[in-house]
Amino acid sequence: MTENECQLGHKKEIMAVHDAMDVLYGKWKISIISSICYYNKRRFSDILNDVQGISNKMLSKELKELEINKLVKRTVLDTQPISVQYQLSEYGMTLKTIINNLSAWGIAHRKVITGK
Amino acid sequence: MTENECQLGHKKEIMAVHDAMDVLYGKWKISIISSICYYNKRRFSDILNDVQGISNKMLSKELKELEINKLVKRTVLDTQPISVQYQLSEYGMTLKTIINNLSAWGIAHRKVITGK
DNA sequence: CCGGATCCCTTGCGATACTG
DNA sequence: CAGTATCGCAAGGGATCCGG
Repeated sequence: MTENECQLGHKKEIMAVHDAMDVLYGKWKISIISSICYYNKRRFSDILNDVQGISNKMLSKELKELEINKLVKRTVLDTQPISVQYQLSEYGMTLKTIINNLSAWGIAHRKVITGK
Repeated sequence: MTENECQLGHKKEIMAVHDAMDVLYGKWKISIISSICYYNKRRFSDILNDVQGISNKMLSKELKELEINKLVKRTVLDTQPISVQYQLSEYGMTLKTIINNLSAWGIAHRKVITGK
C-alpha cells in the first residue's frame, strides 16, 4: 500500500461494494440472476417457479431493471403462445463468481442455522 | 451429476442464494459488513462515516440484525464517553470472499457506467 | 458517543383481476 | 404465456429530539 492509499483508507472498496449493490439491490434480484445463470436460458414462468415466493409483478419489475442495467438479455420467441427467454448478457456473466460464492455460502449457512 | 441431481435441476443452488440473501438483505447491510471487514475493528461513528447516506437509526437497526445473526460482534469500550466497537465474528469472516468479489466487481462496474 | 423513541411521509410488494 | 393495472396495507427509512 502506498502512503496515499493509506490515507484514503478503504473508502474506495466500500464505495465499490455500494456501487455493486446499487444494481443488485432488490428483494429478489440476486435470486433471479442465479436462476438465469444456472440454467443459461430461462423463461419467465420458469423463473417464477425457481424463485419461490416471488409474484409475477415483482419478477416483471426486477427483470426490467436488470435489463436496463444490461445484466440480462430478453428475447421474445415466436412460439404459440408467445414465450420469452432470459439470459445473462456478457456483462451479466461477470457476476457468475459472486453467484457461486453466495450459493456456497448459503449452503453452509443453512447447515449452521438448521444445525445440519 | 447424478440422475437425481439432474432431476432436481438447480433448485438447491438457487435456494442457497436465497438463504444467503435472507441474512444479507437490507439496503445497507452489505456496505456495513464491508466497512467492518476492511478495517477489522470499527466504531459506530466510523461506520456512520464510511457508509455514505446511512442514518444512525438504520445503522443501529441493521447492526443489531447482523449481531443477532452472529455475523458481527459488538464490544462496549470503557472509555469516556463510551465507544462501541464492531468486528466480524469468525462466522462473519466467511463472507470475506464475497465482499472482496463484490468490491472488485463494483470497481469494474463503475468504469463501465461512467465510461472509465 | 451510542443509540432509542417518535413522527410521518414514501416505497415495497402481495393479491387480484385483466389484456394481447 | 407474459406481462400490465389497480388497490391497499405494511414496512422502510429520514429528521429530529432525547437519555445514559
